[in-house]
Amino acid sequence: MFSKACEYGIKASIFIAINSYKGKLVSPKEIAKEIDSPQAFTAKILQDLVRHNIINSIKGAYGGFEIRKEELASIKLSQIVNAIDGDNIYNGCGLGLNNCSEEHPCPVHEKFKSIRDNLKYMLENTNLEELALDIKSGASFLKV
Amino acid sequence: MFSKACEYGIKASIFIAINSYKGKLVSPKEIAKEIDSPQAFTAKILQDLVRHNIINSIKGAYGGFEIRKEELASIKLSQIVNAIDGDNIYNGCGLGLNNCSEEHPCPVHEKFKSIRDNLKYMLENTNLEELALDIKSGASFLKV
DNA sequence: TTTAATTAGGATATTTTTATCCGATATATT
DNA sequence: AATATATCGGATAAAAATATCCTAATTAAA
Ligand code: FES
Ligand code: FES
Repeated sequence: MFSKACEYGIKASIFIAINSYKGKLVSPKEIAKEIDSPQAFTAKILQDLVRHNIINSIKGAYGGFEIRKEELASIKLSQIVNAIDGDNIYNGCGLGLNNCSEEHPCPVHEKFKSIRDNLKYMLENTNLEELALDIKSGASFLKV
Repeated sequence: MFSKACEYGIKASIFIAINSYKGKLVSPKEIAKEIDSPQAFTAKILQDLVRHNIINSIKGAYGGFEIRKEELASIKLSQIVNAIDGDNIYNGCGLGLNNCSEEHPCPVHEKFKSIRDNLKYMLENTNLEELALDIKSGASFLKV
């Protein structure tokens, strides 16, 4: 479904979100430990998310990654997925035709589109804050 | 969503299905042309589908691939997807946790499961015959 | 101003996926 | 039996995704 990079990116963002609540910066090392991902690879993904203005980095000593508190509720999963994997998963054809359209549908188009639209809707309407709160309360988990 | 191999496998199966209706065997060459895929790679995927008893091969001169007419309506998309990509797409965790479960859910579990279950239901309830008929009638397309 | 801590980013390595090539094997026809 | 035509299957190649390493740049604190 999502690439490894994207899975790490989502989980990392959630972990950063939790800590940003408390005003705490986190490092790639801490993040990789908490989400059970390769550290250097995770660091690359974090850079990517910074470039896409999804997370914020503070360079130098005592630096780290954060998400501005006021943005926590407005950052949607779709932004993270789009930044890392692009929009193919929720806009592209399920069988790889160049374009998904009603005019030139692939064999699964009719059956696939509602699923893909549900996914799109879910990604565009799920924000980091709600996901972070579930982790905080122990209702969900980032690893294992 | 699906791997390239799986996309080719689905499209190839549909094209074989259409021809098996008419009792015609098809070659990897014809298939690759009709579904716009690399021929040798497609041939490997066909072998795989044969091993999984989804399609049938007739070796030697005047041979080719077919699907037994009486099975056309009972072969489900899920069989093809499962043969090539495995069941992760419709059974695995969306964020890559080792297992998807209610007891140890990832942050997107609640929101993801209905989408994944819809996908699973769709794959398990869509058969090759109906997809082939749409191609035959010009209601859907295998390439471009 | 020096030092230590930390992100940025380029280079490289490894693994997986995608793709190609070729000889072996099977088989219907002649 | 010989021949032509296919699939089968192993070896290789190329591209993409995943992962690691090392140095540069930045910056807070001592
Ligand atoms: S054309 Fe394939 S999903 Fe729409
Ligand atoms: S645990 Fe992640 S989708 Fe169920």
